[in-house]
Amino acid sequence: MKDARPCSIADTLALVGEKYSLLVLREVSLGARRFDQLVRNIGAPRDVLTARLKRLVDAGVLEKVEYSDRPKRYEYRPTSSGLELVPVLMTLMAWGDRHLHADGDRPMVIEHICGHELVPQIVCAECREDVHQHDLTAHPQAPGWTVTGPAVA
Amino acid sequence: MKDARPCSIADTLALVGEKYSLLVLREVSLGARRFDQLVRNIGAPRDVLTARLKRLVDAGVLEKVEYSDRPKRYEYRPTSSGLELVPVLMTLMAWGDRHLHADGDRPMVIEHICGHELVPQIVCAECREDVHQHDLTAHPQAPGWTVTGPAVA
DNA sequence: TCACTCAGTTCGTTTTCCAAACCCGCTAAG
DNA sequence: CTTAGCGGGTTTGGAAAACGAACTGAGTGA
Repeated sequence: MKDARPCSIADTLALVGEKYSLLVLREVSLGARRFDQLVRNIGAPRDVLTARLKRLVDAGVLEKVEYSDRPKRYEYRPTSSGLELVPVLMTLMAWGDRHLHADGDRPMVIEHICGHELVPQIVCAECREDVHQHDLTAHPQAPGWTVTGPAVA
Repeated sequence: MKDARPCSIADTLALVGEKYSLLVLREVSLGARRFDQLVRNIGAPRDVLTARLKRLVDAGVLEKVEYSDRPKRYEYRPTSSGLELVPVLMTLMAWGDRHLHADGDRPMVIEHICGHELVPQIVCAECREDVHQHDLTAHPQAPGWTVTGPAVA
């Protein structure tokens, strides 16, 4: 990881790319916010989960909220920046549904308020057209980026 | 990870969620496809990279293509299913740009064919409306899912 | 012959992960 | 008052993964 290219993808993954971190986000987004629930639903070792939660709280992606003193008890909630990671979860889920559950046995379906099952689609916020890889051009802004081949895709 | 909930997010992460895997996909999508380029641009240990490449090839996300016999040399290219992970990279990048480079010093800018900088936005493929967390409802299809709190978000 | 490239492999060490056991403050039951 | 249980962790000791540096091996070019 040293000497790597400067990159927001790498930076984001350095924060939430460790094992279990995004699953923690899945759980807290779905409403499971207590330590023992997280352990059960994710299946992570308790000490590892402790480390991940601390990191996510330090990064401002989660907040630790006391829901009872005597005994002191805490739960973890997504902050607004944490909720902004939900699109990452949706695109990961869509890919898994398409390529790992092609038989249609999807473990979970998300319904959009419009009444349809959510199939997340990425569009350009400006022109609202669907984004296809070959419509993209990469413009490095920092040194270390000598793009060799074609643009994105 | 044992006893965890069935979930396409977890399944996808099991495949491409290890350290460096998504960065490999970034590189091959941008055109850096040779082993030494990947080592340099990603900054990964060579043996780890070897393992990741093997896993991604086995999963059908990359393909290993001979670009020279004598000496035998290979490069790695994204398959169509690999390219379908680009939206994941875009959403990760957008989050990092927003939250980790709020000062505007983005390491890289992607230009959409419409002429604007790409700001990826997720919409419902059906109704084309922007997706907001509170417009989503989770419908577990498999056992192991007793959603406790509110829907997604 | 010597130096160099590329695509890995091997080595010995450090880090991280893991499951199970334990701890602590507290409540509720017997 | 003793014991059982819950929630939210910490501790422990061993197994696995990551790490950087060195090395290999086929081939090129000077």
